[in-house]
Order: sequence, then C-alpha cells, then structure tokens
Amino acid sequence: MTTHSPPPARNAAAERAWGSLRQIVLGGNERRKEVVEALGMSFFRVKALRRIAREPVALRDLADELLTDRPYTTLVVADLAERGLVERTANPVDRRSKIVSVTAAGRAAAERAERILGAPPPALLALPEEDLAALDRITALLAGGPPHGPGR
Amino acid sequence: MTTHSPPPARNAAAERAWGSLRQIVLGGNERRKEVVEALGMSFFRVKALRRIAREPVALRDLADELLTDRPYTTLVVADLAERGLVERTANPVDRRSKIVSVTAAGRAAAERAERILGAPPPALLALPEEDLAALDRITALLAGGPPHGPGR
DNA sequence: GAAATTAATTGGACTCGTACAACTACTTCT
DNA sequence: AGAAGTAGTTGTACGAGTCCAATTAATTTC
Repeated sequence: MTTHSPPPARNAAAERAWGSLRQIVLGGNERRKEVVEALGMSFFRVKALRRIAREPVALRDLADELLTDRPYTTLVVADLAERGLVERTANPVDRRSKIVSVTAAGRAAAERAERILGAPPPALLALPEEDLAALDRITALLAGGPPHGPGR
Repeated sequence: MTTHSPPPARNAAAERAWGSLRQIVLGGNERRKEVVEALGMSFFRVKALRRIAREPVALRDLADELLTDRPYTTLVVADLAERGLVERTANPVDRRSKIVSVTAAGRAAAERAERILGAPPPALLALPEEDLAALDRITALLAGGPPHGPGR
C-alpha cells in the first residue's frame, strides 16, 4: 500500500488551523457556567436533557451516549424527572426498558440551553461577509463527515 | 446610536458555523481521555502543567487563569512538584509569592500533551487544499481577535 | 513602628461524577 | 419449563474540584 509521506505544508496549515479552532471553541468557553447557572443544574445534566429533548431514548442508550454507566444515568434521569423536565414511559415492545422523553417544560429548558450555547461569539459575527460564508461551508463539510455516534 | 437590526442571513450563517465549530472540537473530543491516560494525571493538572510550561507564573496568577482558587492551586502545584515536573522558586522582588516553573521532565510531559491535543483530526487533513488554506486564514483571524485574559 | 493587606498554605465540608456489586423484573435461548 | 442474559434500580466507596475559614510570612500604608 502506498502510504505516501504527508506533505509538510499541509500538515503545518492543518495543525495551525486545528489550534485556532480549539482556541475559538475552548478559549471563550465560559458559556458552560452561564448555562449551568441559568438552568440551575450541572452541565452533565444539561447535556442529558438536551439529548433527551432531541429524541426520546432508552435509558441504556442514553448512558452509552453520555459515556457514563447505567446506575448514574438512572440517578440523573430521576433528578430530571423530579424537576418535571422528563418522564419515563414503559417500552411496549420490551417491558424491561424505559423510554425517557421530555415534557413541555423540559423542552423549554433544553431550548433555553441551546439558545445560550448556540449563540455565536461576537468575533464570528464581525467576520467579513465572504469569510463567514466560506467558514460556514467548510465547517459544515468537516462536521458532516464524522457522524457523532454509531447510528444506534 | 444606530444599532441597525441584525441582518438575518448573516446571523443564520454565523449560528450554523458556530454549531459546526462546536461539533468539530467538542464532538470527537475524546483526546482528553487519551492525554489523561498518557500522562497519568487529571486533565485539570495537564492544563496547569501546560500553562506553567508556556511561561513561569506566580501561583496566584495561575489560580486566576485556571479559574480556580488559591488553596486548590497550591495542592495541584504540590502534586506536580512531587512528580518532578515543576518547581517553585521564591520571587526575588516579593518574597511572599512563589514562581512556578517547569523542570526538563515537566517540559517533556507538557510537549507530549501538546502533541496529542494538537494533532488535527483526519477530516481536517482530508480537506481540499484551498479549503484548508481558507480555514487556516479565517480561524487565525477569529482566534487572534479576542485575547483570552486581561494581559496582567 | 504599628496596623492593615496580600501570597501561600493547611484543613474542613460538600457536590459531582466514576466504578463496582448486588438485586428485581422481564425476555430469550434451548 | 428452566437457564441464561438483559434493563433498570439501589447502594457503597472513591477521586476530583469547589467553597469557605484560619494561619503564617512578607509587604505596604499611615
């Protein structure tokens, strides 16, 4: 197999770009705290809520996607349920499993979080029209490539 | 003052791009675990070490930059010192404060972390030449704009 | 020179998330 | 039907970070 050696200029550009990307997203990252304060729960729970709001999930799959174990997922979901943000319903096809879905209040909270996290930083809005368009196109390409999780 | 209403098309593009940016950096984010495993310490400590390696700091400033308090910073630095990665020396101009700096071993460890974290994802390397160049240029613009902390 | 400030440290209580072990209810395999 | 496996739950132990109070040594202020 011809694994031709990596062109040095490309690598340099890619590394520089990657460094910038990390700084942009992780640098002024303090939106996490903002969301945590706004919703009054840990960021981990916000993450769980957002996932559930996207589409109902079995508890087991939720645990997998959150990269945590089933016991803790039970606890987190129970907490969200006590807050009236999610509810668990029995899965008709397999009565062992429970499907977790958002309530109206939960959807509202998730959208609130999404609004805070999804607000683009000022520097992005200040970008020249054509640069913004190019960035939009290229990042869509990058984000589209590797799908988040295995399709289930 | 004429705060003209935000052009809707721009905002849409910016929000979409911001979403993609977050997904690119945070989505395949599991390099954190890789670094943690490679260096045998928490990501927080890695972050502290990388900061110290960049330039010697007074403990107080280190605490500020890590967004944590002085007591915990003392503990973390003590741990890094026990590992032989950093050392504290008295500040000649103010003998209350201590300057924390890396040892040779600490620098090597920090560079190892940097190498892991700084490796661009495959999708980035697979980008067409001109797109990569454009991304490099635009992200540099974005990252350069807002400096992280007040210069101190 | 005495009083108020500041840097670092020590120590405590507390929250959050991870990792296991054990149990119940349900399902699937043979 | 019985055995084995799976989903969710309960409970326990632990590490990591945050928060707050108090102490010591050095500095600055009056």
